[in-house]
Amino acid sequence: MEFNEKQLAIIHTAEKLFSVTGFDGTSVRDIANEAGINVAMVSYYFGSKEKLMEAVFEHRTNQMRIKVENMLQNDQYSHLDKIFMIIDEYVDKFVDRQDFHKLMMREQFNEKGTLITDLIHEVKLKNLASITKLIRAGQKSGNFAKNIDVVLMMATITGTISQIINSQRFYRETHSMTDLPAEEFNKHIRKKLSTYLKSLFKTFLTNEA
Amino acid sequence: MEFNEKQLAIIHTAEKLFSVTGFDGTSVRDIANEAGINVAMVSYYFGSKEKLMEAVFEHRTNQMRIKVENMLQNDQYSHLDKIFMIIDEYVDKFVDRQDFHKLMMREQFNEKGTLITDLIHEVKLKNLASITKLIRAGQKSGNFAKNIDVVLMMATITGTISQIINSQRFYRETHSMTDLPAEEFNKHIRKKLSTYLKSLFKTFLTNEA
Amino acid sequence: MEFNEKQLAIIHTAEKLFSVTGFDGTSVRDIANEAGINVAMVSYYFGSKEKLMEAVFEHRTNQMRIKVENMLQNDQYSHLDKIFMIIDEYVDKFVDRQDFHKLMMREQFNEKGTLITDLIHEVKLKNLASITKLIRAGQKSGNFAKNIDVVLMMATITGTISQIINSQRFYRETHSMTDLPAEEFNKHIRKKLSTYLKSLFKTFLTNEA
Amino acid sequence: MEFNEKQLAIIHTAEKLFSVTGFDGTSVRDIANEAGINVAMVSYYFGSKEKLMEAVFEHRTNQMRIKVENMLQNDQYSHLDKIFMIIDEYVDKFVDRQDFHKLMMREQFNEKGTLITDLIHEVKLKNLASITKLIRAGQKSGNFAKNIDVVLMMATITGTISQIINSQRFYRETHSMTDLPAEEFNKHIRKKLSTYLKSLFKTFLTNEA
DNA sequence: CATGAATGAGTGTTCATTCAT
DNA sequence: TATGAATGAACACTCATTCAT
Repeated sequence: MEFNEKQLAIIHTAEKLFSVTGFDGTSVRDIANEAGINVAMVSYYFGSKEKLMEAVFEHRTNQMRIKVENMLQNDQYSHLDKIFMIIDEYVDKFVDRQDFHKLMMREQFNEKGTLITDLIHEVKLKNLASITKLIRAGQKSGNFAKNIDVVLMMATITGTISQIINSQRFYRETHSMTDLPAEEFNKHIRKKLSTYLKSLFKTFLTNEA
Repeated sequence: MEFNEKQLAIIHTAEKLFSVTGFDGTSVRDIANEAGINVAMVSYYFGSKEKLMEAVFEHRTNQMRIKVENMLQNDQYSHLDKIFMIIDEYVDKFVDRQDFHKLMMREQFNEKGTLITDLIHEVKLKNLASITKLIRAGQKSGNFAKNIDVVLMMATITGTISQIINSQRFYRETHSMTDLPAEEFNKHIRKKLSTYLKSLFKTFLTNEA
Repeated sequence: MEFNEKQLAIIHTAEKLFSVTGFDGTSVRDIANEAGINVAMVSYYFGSKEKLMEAVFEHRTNQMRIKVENMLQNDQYSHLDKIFMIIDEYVDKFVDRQDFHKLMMREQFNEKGTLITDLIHEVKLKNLASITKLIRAGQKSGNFAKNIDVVLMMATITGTISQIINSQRFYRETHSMTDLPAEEFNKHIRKKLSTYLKSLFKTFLTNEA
Repeated sequence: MEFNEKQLAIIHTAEKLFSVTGFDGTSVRDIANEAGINVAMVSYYFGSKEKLMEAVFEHRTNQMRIKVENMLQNDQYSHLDKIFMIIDEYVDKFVDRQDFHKLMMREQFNEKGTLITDLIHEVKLKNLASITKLIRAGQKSGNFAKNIDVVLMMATITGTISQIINSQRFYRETHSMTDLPAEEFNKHIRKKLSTYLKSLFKTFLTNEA
């Protein structure tokens, strides 16, 4: 699906507003005003508000999928290093696209199987498959412990990052970073999360339970 | 604040619907219909939809706070055991009050400081203080590693549980539990999360980083 | 119609609130709160909000009627003096019962023939008859000019007083009396209106047009 | 502020209904039905019911202000003639825009300083200044009596006209004009009020008190 | 005799969407 | 292709009133 410039402007605005005020809390007029376009454009371009939401996800879907294809076959890295690279990729994705990931976390909670939840589901399944493959390889080679539930692992990685990024205020206040500019905070938290998650999983994966 | 039977019925219905469709996505009429009461009752009893939301939180606030007071002074348990007990308490709270915790996770994402976000914030601060105290004690006695960021730990515990419980569908499908009755699933996931998180933090806390 | 103490309390509160915020702008709850009684009491005692309004008018109806019966037969006073006494009575009534008269002026504007407009109409007719009788007598004795429209005269008397009393702010501000206590202002305006209206009608009534 | 045709239709309908049933007594739905438009149009065009009210006043504001600028400098007319012209202007305004002036009289009674009461206040102040200027000139040239309170004069002019026009039923019934068509009644009352008020003030202004 | 609880109808307003141009 | 105008449905909330006690 290709989007023209105006459509992209709408998508980006919607992504931001949806993440801040939620889908129901954001009116089409809000989006139109913020994007500097006519209200009717949303229906005109996307058909409906809901379809716009789907477009937002469609547009960012690639960024949800961790890229491991090349990595997996590269013998240059140890299995643990590859896990670390995956962690970094998750951290980077969340930090770089905070709006979208907040939105995704929110939508993920919706139970009824909408197109969006299906989309999220699908990507998670793919990511799960990639990581599982890697974990199994590590186990086979004796580097990783047995009995690792990769779904739980993924939950920890995304859950931890999401908690920190999306309710950032708590982290900032408890670390005296209330007024730290976004850019500097992002730099800091990227490093912090990366180090923490790696250390967390290093011992977990490599030690016998 | 004491609530009568009818008020509690409204609060429980609201808690459920808010958790499923979100605050903005749930209309007062939805709540009234589901609870079998007149629309006007919400305003009558709580003043407004927002006040009802606050009542939901007020009613469940205790369940957000982990109880560690007695535990901390009990010399019967090791520091690690105490951490394990905290993990179990978090797991139990989330599993027992899934609706409320989903709701809380949702609200936590709202940036603007409403009464509710403040309430959540406050409880998190108290929980943080309790856990920090315990961690520091463990470090002092040489059982725990240094350089532990308790805020990150909390994020991992709540984030992991939240991910699993709130987007349950993914876990169930990947574990062939699609149609498992709620009760049995809860029993299973309680054990699973408890074991996993304990094993995750055991190695992390006790090993040198 | 007799009213008990509680009913009178409601009537007086209603009179005040209706005069300030209008009939539609005043809720039964407002009246109940202000009067310190239960909301249901209004319906209980008066049947409905509208009936309460009627009770307010019923209760004050006597005060709308100018009393001229004795005066007319008293030969001690000149015809003009009697007119002056009528003017003073109007002024006194309006100043003493500002709330009620503001309310009456408001209701008078309603076109559809409610019980209240009928009541006002009736009193005005009686007052008109009394004054007409006096004017005719004055004309017969040669003291008053011919061609006097008594309805216009009444309109001038009540209209002038109403304008001054009911949009008091304008008079006060243009006469540097913004913060003058009500009691002092009433004393002042009573004298002022009395003198003015007498002087206005003296020349008008006695001179040939 | 310019209003398009549809906006004017709404304003005129609102003016009429507000004057008959009052602001609080008129629902936006009433206006929409009467004007043959959708309920949402009121908010769409004016923002709110209250803003619509303001628009009504804004639209008619000019008609509240008596125009005396040119007149005052014209030496062709005597001071009394000029007063007479002012009287005629007030009579004409009230007769021509009965709905609006009834509405204005109603609003004038509201105590709290809304935008509208402020607007009325302001116009009254301007009118007062114009008339005062004229009266003072007449006094200086010896034509008018001293000690004339112009505020009271204005109250008499507007109060008298308002009483007659706004509770028209009383005048019509006492003058056997119950079923006289509006147009003919207006013609009659215009003449009547004009003659009456002129005669009333002629003697009052020119005689020594 | 008095009232707290409850309700259906109605309030002003906002909404996503449609449509003529 | 793009939009201002318009709309019906839904929104949270308030209302006067009723009724069981």
